[in-house]
Order: sequence, then C-alpha cells, then structure tokens
Amino acid sequence: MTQTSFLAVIRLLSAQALLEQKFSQELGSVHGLSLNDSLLMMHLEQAPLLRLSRVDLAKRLCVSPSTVTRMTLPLEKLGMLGREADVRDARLAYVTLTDTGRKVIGAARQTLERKSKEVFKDRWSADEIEALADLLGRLTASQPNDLV
Amino acid sequence: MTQTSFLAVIRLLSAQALLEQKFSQELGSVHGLSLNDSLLMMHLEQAPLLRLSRVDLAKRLCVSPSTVTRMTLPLEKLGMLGREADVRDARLAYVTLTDTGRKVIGAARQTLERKSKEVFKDRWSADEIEALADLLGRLTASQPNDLV
DNA sequence: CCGATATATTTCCGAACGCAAGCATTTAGC
DNA sequence: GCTAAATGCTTGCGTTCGGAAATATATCGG
Repeated sequence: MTQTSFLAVIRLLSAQALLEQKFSQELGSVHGLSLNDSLLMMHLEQAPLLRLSRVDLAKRLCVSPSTVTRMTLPLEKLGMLGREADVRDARLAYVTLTDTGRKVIGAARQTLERKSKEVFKDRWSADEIEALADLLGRLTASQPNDLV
Repeated sequence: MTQTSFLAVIRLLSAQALLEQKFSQELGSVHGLSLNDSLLMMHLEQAPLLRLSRVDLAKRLCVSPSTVTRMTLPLEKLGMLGREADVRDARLAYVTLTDTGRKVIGAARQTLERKSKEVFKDRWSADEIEALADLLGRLTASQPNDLV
C-alpha cells in the first residue's frame, strides 16, 4: 500500500524532469537563458526596486549562494543584470534587473507561457489547471515570496 | 493578467527545487543515493524482470543516455545494479536490480515516504494530497510507464 | 571600544549533466 | 546478400552545481 503523499512527491519530481526537458532547449536557443536564469530574473521583476540580495535570491531559487554568484556573472556581462551596493551594509551586493534584462525576460516569459499552454493543451479543463496551480501554490507558500 | 497554466508550471518548478533541497541531503548521507539514483532503482523495482535497457531508463527519467551510463557505473561497482545482455540483440545492455539493490532502495523508499509525509504534515487534508497526486499523474501520463 | 559571533559574498574543488562524436549491432531497401 | 539508415551504448568536452574555506563587514556583549 503506497502512501498518497509519497505518490504525489514522486510524480512531482517526474513531472518537473519532463517540463525541464520540454522547456530548456527553446528557452536556451531563443533567449540564451536557462530555466533557472529565467526564474532568477522573474524574481527580480517583481521585487520592490527590481533588485534583490544574492542570499535572498538563493533562498527563493532553492540554490546555494555560490550558484547565484556564478549564475549572475555572465548575465551581468551581457548587460541584463547589474550590481548595486547598499548604503548601510557594505556586505550586500544587490543584483538588479536592467532595462535590457526586463526586455529579455519579458520575451522569455512569452515563450514560457506559450509552452505552458501546450503542456495542458489536451485533456485539461480550465478548472483542473487552476486546481493544480492552487495546490502547488500551497507547497511553495512556505517559501519566501511566491513567484508570479 | 497571468495565465493559469503558466502559474502552474512556475509553481511546479519552484516546488521541485524545494523538495529536492529537503530530500537530497538525508537521502545521500543515509543511503548513499541521489534522488535520481533512487528514481532509477524504483523504475527497475517495478520492471517485469527487475531490468530495463539504458535508453528505456533514460526516457523514463527524462535524462540523456550518457547520464544513465554514468549513473549506473558506481552503483554497479557497489553491487546494487548488475548488467545483463539480450539474447537476440547484442546492442542491449540491461541494467538489473540486484538483491542488495532491492534492500537499499527499500530502505531509501522508507526515508522518502517519511519525508513525503512531512511535506504535507500541516494544512493538508488527505483529499487534497490525493487531488494533487491525481493531477500530477495526468502530467506524467504521457510518459512511458508511470512510477509507483 | 574590543573581541566574539553572525552574515554576505566569492573562490576552489569535486560531482553530475547534455551534446556531439564514435563504435557496434540491427533493420530496411533494393 | 549488400549497402544504408537506424538503434543502443559509451567517451570526451564544456557547463553547471553544492559544500568548504576564505574574506569582508556587521552586530552583540561586556
């Protein structure tokens, strides 16, 4: 007898692998971004001053701080991200979203939206998609600021 | 106005990152397995002869064939997996689950089940967990043999 | 003010992955 | 039966990631 919670977790992991496979390629070739790059920039998009500290980003993305450092480096060189210091705390190195970055993530979002619709194209009603989004939202609710 | 399907996809990706972070550490330190190692062995567990070809495993895990080759190598040396040839097709190199492997993945599954329950510990009813599992099952239904 | 602790960031190192290329074998067309 | 295409698997290379250590700054207790 298999536990329902275990079943849900396994299926979520499998579903993610499937989605990543479907999205990664086009996102990279068209916009030059990885899936995680996009999530990072989307977090910045909705941040108060279009900026977040690196540890804050790490928590939101569930990755290590070193990963954030390495992820932002090339995006900064491409002019999509910037770096800003805090007046009161010299340790902080905010990651900022530049105008270029806003345009790029906006375009990437359109690709993601289109491919998201494809995922549910057949055999899914609007109510079912919303039910899934709601349930998943409860999982991520424990995390710092929910996305979208 | 954000699309519901896009919202669901983003939340699924975020939720997976959260779960991987919560599960990975204990799974590795206690059983010496990664999350993907466990999924691989669980696929073998439910396979007809406790064996699957490498490309089949790759499709089920949504990873490249080369990844399967590299994943199985250390597990084979540890005696958890074996290698079996096909009588009719000399290209095939089945990955088999040994007795040792069955015991290890059985123990790892218990850890996964326990931690899965923790995820839904508070604020989740049995019906809601089942609803989530069902909806996620429809996402992975398009894939070769569903797990669990 | 001073030392101890905590926090933010970066760098180094090893592990894991995808892709392209290569090899072996099987299948299909003729 | 023979060549060409397809399939299964592995290897080399570049990329990405987490953890530990190092550095810099901030905070707390006295």
